This record gives sequence, structure tokens and C-alpha cells, in this order.
Amino acid sequence: MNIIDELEWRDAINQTTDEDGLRELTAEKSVGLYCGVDPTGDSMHIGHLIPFMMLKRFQLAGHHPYIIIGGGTGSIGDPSGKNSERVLQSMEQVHHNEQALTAQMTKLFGQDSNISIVNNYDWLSKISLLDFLRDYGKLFNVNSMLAKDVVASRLEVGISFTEFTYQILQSVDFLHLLRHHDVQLQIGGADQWGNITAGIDLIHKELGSDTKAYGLTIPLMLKADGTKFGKTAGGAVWLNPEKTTPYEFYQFWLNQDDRDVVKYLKFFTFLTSDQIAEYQKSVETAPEKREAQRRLAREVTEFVHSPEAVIEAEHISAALFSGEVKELTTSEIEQGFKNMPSVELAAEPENIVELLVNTKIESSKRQAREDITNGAIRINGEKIQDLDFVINPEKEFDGKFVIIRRGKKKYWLGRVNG
RNA sequence: GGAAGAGUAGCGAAGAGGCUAAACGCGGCGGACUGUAAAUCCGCUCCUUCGGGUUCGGUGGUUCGAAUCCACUCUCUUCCA
Repeated sequence: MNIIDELEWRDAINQTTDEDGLRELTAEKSVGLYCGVDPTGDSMHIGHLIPFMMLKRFQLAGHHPYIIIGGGTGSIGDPSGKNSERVLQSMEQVHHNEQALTAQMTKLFGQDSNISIVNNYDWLSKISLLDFLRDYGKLFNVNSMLAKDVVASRLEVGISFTEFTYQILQSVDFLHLLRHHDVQLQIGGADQWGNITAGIDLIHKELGSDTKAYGLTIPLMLKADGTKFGKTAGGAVWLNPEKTTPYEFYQFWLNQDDRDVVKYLKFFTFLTSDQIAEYQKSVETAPEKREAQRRLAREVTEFVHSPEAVIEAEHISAALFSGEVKELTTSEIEQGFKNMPSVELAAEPENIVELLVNTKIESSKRQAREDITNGAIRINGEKIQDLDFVINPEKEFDGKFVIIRRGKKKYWLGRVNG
């Protein structure tokens, strides 16, 4: 199947500049394509994953992805999707983030010759102001720049010259990659359309209107309930295991709505259409088994983290949701709770209310008492409803740990000092 | 520079001298049901040594008693210049 047909089947295409042309091009050669990420943070979250899943599919189909880490563009700030001016990051911050993102990308895409990670700081930072104005500025018409949705929507509240210029920088990137690496396709989120077409216009002006350059955008991902994809109560779901543990990551996917899960299987996994059809049937006939969610969680966790992370996440899930934490050995806890929130405990016995407040698990004694009375607190798997209960850390798990649970799903690992 | 109005708990919003630690809605936290779901239902949601303590932009006053009245002050909104 042609890669474009596959993406269409996966509902992964929002707009393309020339679908037939793109279909032809991808059929006849190994195409260079790129997508950029600006180093606005030190980790990607699953929202960023969306375009990179696309790159990966192209890679698997024999094409050559280029990933731009936007050290240059990131130092300016993309106005797309923002309704107010951004605060500039310090260059140290930008460079720090570049390194973190490069490491993440390397992990996701591997390091073979089939993938290239480049940093646009390398070429953008070398352009002098006069060169910029003479070589590129002259080719951009301010009228059409103003007409881009991203800019037009900002005219009311204002936009700095710096951010206004962003689309030129991104266009220069595309031109640069086409010239030096034969990159003919740029992909991005739906909000990148304006930047992508600006790049194609520049290429056509610079290299002739018959130069083959294409753009493809991905639909905005929304959940069935209309809210934004990828946010949880705790904030974004990060790819960095320090920020979002593999267990939490796995749980995020496992908990997806029935109405969304097939869409996500298409988008975030490499399963075939036959396999996905099976899961679709499963969602319809036996939703309570959540086979689709389970597979989704496995696939994505394995892709982003590792097969070992999946095993660990499933093991922790089994113990935690059965409530049988006592079944776990000390070493299993050590492993399984490695990335759970943990609190320090003194070795001495302590009253339960005091302990919950001192460890900040509860915000006040009032709240702590309320939760205890309601039966929301479990210590080492045992429900505690006695306000005078005294926890003796020596008692379980070789005196090393106390497992504290609040409500159904929230766990803390108490590490016993000394 | 002038005029009018508004500032109440995480947010929105009632209250206009004692019955108000402050209605109601949202959000948050628990619980029940369930599929670790959705929907629904129930409880809690300033702190506490459970005696009480500290709250209604800020400061000072009036009063036995103030979120409520007065003065000054700060911030915001609208209108006029």
C-alpha cells in the first residue's frame, strides 16, 4: 500500500498541498521529509508524538525522515496556536532543551543512516541581518504574511516583529533542507499549514515553480468528549520517564475512552488494518475486556519506552489494582515503585494523621481525618479507619517500605530512613 | 483629569448590620455502582490541640455586634475629556 493511502486509512491527513503529486513522488522514490520541533521544553509530550508517528511511518515505508530540532526557530517563538506574545527563552535554556530533545528523538528513531536529526540553529544563526533581508526578506510579501491565519488572529492583540518573522525562518529551513538534503515534504500539525505553505512559496520563488515540494498536515486530535487530547489532571503526559513514569504512561493509554481507542490504535500504533478491525469488533462486543485499550497501552509504551517497561507497568498495575500489595516482594517494590511518588519516613512509629500531613499526602489534619473516616486510606493494603492508628514502619517489607494508598488509585511509597 | 460601578473561599456568583465560616453552580477530594470506563447517586471542600482561631481588596473608624455602615486607600471595568 502506498504510504499516502495508508495515512488516509489511518485518518492521519488533514490537508496536503498536492495529494496526487505526493502519491506519485512517494511511489517512485525514497523521499526526504521533515518535521520540526522547537525546544520550548526539555521533553516532548504525547502531543508532539503525533507528527513524529507520521515520520516513523514514512521511515518504515522506506523514506528518509529529517527531524529538525529548532534551536534557531525556538529562540524566536512560533506564534502558531498562541493568542499572545511568548516570552523569549534564554539561549542557555534553548540549548539545554535542544540536547534533551535530541536524546529523546534518538531513542525513538534509532541512529541508523535512515534518519537524520539536524538543528536549524546551525544554519539560521549564520545568516547576517543584511543577508536575511536581501536573500529572503525580498521574497516575502508582507500582505500575504499578514493574511496567514496565525498572524491575522494576532493583529488585534498585537504581535512583535520577531514572531511575525517566524514564518520566514521556517521557510528558510525547508529551502535549506531541500537544497542540501533533497527534502521535498514537510509535515506538521494542522496549525503549521501557514508556515509550511510559506516554505513552499519560498522554494518556488527561489528554485523555480516546477520544483517539487509538498506539505502535509495532520488533523487536530480531539477526544470524543470534545476536550483536548493528551492532558490529564496531572498535566501533560510526557515522554520523559522522569516526568511521567512508564507506569503512568501505560495507565494513560489503558484508560482511554471506548469511543477514542480505535482512532488511537490507527494513529499511535503500527498494527495492521486487519488487526485494528479485530480490536474494533472487540470494543463493540466486549468493551469491558478493554482488549483494545490494553493493546494500545502496550504498543505505545513499548515504542516510547521499552518492552521491559511494558512488563513492569503491567506487573505494577496487577498488584495495585488487586490491592494485593503485600504479595509484592521487597525487591519488586523497589523496582515497581521506582517512579511512584515517594515520601521519607522516620523509622519510629507514628500516628497515621500526623504521618499523612507530614508527608504532604494530605493537605491538613482535617482532610486527613475525613479521608481516614471515609475509608480512603490504606496502609500496606489494609484499610485503616482508626484515627489513633499507629504506623510502625518496622513491620512490613523488611522495615524498608510502607505503601500508602489514598482513594482507589493513588499510591505513595514511604521510604523508611535509617 | 472628571463621572459611575465593581472587588466575597481554587473559579463563577449570592449575601446589603446579629439567624453567616458565608446560599448556589463549577472545579477538587473521597465513597457507591461499574469495565481501573462513561453516566448517575452520596459525602466533604479556611485552619484547629474540637475549646476555639483567622476570613469577604487594604487601613482606620462607627456599633454591644460589620462581608454588610462611614472615611481614607489600592486595583479593575465602563462612560466622559
